[in-house]
Amino acid sequence: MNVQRTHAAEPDLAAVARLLADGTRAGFCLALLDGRAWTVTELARHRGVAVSTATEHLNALVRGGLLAEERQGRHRYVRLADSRVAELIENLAAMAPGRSTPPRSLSATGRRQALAHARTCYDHLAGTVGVAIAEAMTARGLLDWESGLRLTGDGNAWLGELGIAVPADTRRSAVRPCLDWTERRPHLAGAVGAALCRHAFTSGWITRIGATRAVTVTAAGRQAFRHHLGLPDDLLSRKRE
Amino acid sequence: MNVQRTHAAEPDLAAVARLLADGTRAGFCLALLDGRAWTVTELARHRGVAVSTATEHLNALVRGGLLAEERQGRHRYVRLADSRVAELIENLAAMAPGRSTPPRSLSATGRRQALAHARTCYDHLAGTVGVAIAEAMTARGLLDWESGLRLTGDGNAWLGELGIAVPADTRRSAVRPCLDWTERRPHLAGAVGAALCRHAFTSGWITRIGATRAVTVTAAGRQAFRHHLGLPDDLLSRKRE
DNA sequence: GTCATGCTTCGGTACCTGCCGAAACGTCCG
DNA sequence: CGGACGTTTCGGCAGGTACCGAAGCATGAC
Repeated sequence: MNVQRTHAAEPDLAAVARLLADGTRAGFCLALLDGRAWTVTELARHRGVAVSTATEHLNALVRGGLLAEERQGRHRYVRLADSRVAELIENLAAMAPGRSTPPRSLSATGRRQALAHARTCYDHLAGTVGVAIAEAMTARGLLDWESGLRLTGDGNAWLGELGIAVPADTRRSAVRPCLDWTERRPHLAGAVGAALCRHAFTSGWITRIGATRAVTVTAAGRQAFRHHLGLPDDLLSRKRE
Repeated sequence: MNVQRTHAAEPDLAAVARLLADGTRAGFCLALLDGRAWTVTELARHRGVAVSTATEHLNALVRGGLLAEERQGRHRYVRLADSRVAELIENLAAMAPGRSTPPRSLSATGRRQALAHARTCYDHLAGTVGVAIAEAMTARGLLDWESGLRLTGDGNAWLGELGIAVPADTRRSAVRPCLDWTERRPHLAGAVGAALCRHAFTSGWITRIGATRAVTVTAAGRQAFRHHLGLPDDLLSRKRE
């Protein structure tokens, strides 16, 4: 009873969309774009809703296949199910109208600036820095945008020099453009984008700002990005105006 | 008043998703995936809702930027706004769970089979035939799936031999995989996929079945696909079991 | 054991939205 | 002009759902 009347041969598009059609659930997914696992309570506080409400939303998202969960003791960790879901959310966000309301509080402004400068996007780098990296790699002939994005032979060699191993995943494409919703220009996603981001963390080139998705480029990072990609220092350090 | 409370720096994902979260609106979009412009009344009948209801849904979709409209006299034609919207809908559909209910009526079965065999998907070819074309092109070295889909030099030459001109659109990638929701394997989208489909129509290789998205491969088409791609005849003509 | 913590379940309320039919508004045609 | 047709607007109804607080249930700490 009460089964949604659907045309036989068509996929149930609406069922998936309905999961993201609520502001709170969408906010959860955007938060989870940082690629980490969050607890129910963390997400509830993040959006300012009761924990019970968050539980119900997360149930729906897990049941719908968008989120994966992991239970540890009395904690329930949720994360995006896979990179396909992350891509879907990115695409949807890119389709949304620009900033809806200008930020009100000063702290919100600062938070916004930090995110716009450099942040993680699911498992790779985004923001001004992320876009700059992608463009520098293109300028140096490591990436080729001719008829679809592709890693060149030089690009492969470059990864090897840096000691970055890219796991061979047949399901996931090596390089993929991801539209930045602050820069409106693409940055580098895909297996290579993820490996590069992981390498930057483990090498101490970047560090997270608190528990947010925003990251800072360290002194070591500035040197590395200058040396390996020719990126200027002032672009990598956050401007204060 | 009643403005959705949204976090300052985040795009309004939910607003876009909400447009597709309704079965009727989603059905409209799936119908519009054939790339043609439909009238309000046609869409209303297609989904079995009152015309007034369809009007309201279409208003929302146009206001949200998913659909574009064109007024001609007392008719209002709507179509998908651009290929980015088509891609988004395809991705969402690919995420949806498989067939929900088995087809009931015989005519529905026939319609489903015809669609599964060969159909247009926005502006390119899908279904068994669409997938076969993509795979044959890969086998012949016209497409390269290594680290993202790419058109090879041979592929470019092949298009030239056929007299297919691909409009240079910097915003749209030349070749793009599009996951087929009947075959569960990718077929060829992007500017090349569209140009190839257009060429197939104008050369009389394929024709539409009535006013649906389903297409038939003509005798001329069978010969062309055999000659240019080595596709066997029996794969191109619809099986009747 | 007892207590704190994280999560879930369960009513109940308020709101939103999809739907329709009727009436009004255009445009085209005879 | 008048009638047909495609579309839009407007109440009003019905169903769905996001939200909360309170109570219950685990797990881990003491």
